[in-house]
Amino acid sequence: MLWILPAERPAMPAPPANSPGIRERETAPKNGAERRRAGRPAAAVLDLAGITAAALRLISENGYDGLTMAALARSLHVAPSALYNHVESKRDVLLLVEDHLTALVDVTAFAAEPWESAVRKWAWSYRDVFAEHTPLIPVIAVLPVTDAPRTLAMYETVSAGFRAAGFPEERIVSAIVALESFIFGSAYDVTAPADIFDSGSMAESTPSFTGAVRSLAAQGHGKPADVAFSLGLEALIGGFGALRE
Amino acid sequence: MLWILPAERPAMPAPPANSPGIRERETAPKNGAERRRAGRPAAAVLDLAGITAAALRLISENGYDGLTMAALARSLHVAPSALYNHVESKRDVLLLVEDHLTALVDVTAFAAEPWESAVRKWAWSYRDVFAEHTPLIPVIAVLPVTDAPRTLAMYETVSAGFRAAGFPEERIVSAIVALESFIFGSAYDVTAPADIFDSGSMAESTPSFTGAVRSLAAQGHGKPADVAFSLGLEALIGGFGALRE
DNA sequence: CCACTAAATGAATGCCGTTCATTTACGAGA
DNA sequence: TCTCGTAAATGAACGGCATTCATTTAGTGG
Repeated sequence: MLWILPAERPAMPAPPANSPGIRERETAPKNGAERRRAGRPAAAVLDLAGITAAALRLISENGYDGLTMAALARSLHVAPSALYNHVESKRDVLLLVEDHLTALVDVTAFAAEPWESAVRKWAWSYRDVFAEHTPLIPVIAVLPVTDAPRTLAMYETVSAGFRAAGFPEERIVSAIVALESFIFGSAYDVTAPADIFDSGSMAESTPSFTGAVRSLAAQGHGKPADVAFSLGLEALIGGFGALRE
Repeated sequence: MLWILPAERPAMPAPPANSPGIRERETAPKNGAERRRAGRPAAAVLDLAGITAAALRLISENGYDGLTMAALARSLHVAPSALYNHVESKRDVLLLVEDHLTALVDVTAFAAEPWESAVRKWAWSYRDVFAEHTPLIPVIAVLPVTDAPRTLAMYETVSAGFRAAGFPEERIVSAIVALESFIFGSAYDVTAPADIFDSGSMAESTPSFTGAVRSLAAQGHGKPADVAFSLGLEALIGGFGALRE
């Protein structure tokens, strides 16, 4: 199981490869790649914050295909099995990343703006964050909130905003879930190739759809994914707004 | 040793190739599981329809974890490499499955019912089909329609329905995309565990959210995923309906 | 009749996540 | 101060995965 992050433990950032002076290595391998010998090191090399940061760096460099336990270990100058002293499985690493990313979602508007614009800002921010991290979506979808304290914190802020806006209590969760579902699906949509709707050789047998695609392209303000997201989001905001008392 | 080969071998693990049993085969080749010798068989063993059917059977029995190229080959009584004469990669297998499933989505209402109820039926059907197949969603999201003729056919029917209902042409694709995004996200939601919103020990620090969860549970009509889907879908239908001319 | 291609086998590849025995260091209790 | 339990590292596995390749065999067009 994933251990909840301790409040930023002193963190001892990666100890400089060779601590100055105190003890010189006898066989001092002066080349950059000093090999650590087996056994517990004097100062811990790994912690959850470091693992999370390294995972995020790998993902930004090579995408989620680049995030393997071996690559993660290599980037931390550690044997792969060492990771398992801090994490139970690769899924735990994904959870760490997810927790980090959720904290990037902007919920500040709920404290300062009317409900409609607060929801709008939150939703766009949420979509933008996870459009870059769609492989996490299947993980989030099945993730009990207990395991994700920062996600839970986001829900608290959002649901408080809904409540303050006069939303009937028994519909708050459903409305948030519906919005989230739309956001996750739309995040995938952002990653779709530009020509996804090119019906190619079948254009003649699909006149209605092909015409609609061409008409959208002709209008063509903004990326199609953004236009669709805006259209759906405004419909949801409008529909949900009517539920307020 | 008693050695009975199951005629159709349901889920029984195959005997290891190096077991002594293999030697006995020479003296007893008469039972059902005849081993095919190398080289092209007189009649082709594999085709795309058979591969698709076998993949669907594996998925229904063991989920998507059970769908491996090795398992697929085994269920078709074929060596794994034989599959690659018909399919370029495992992704192709998933595409075959996706194409098959899309044909199961019910679009008939667009021919017979008013726009609102047609969209409603289509959306529920679409969600239900893919709720059982969420691992396909990342594949669909990036899939050019050219590669999925039946998906394209579905789009044609749906867009024709929107057009006939008076939808402005340049918004048809965006509306469908928005609905689809909501549907895919909601399909994930169906698979979530029942206690996903149990905030556990953090309940006291999240009063608004915890209260909303409890209130939903108290009302408790139908599954939460269905309630949220209905709420969002009706909002989208209402909002989009206003666009009609 | 022969060359070519299609469709099978079977062996091998490299990568993946994960496990396990082992080594070493730290810290608490006797 | 010794000692013992626990934490954190190494390094060598393991089985499973998708995929590739050489090989064998059967049908087909020229």
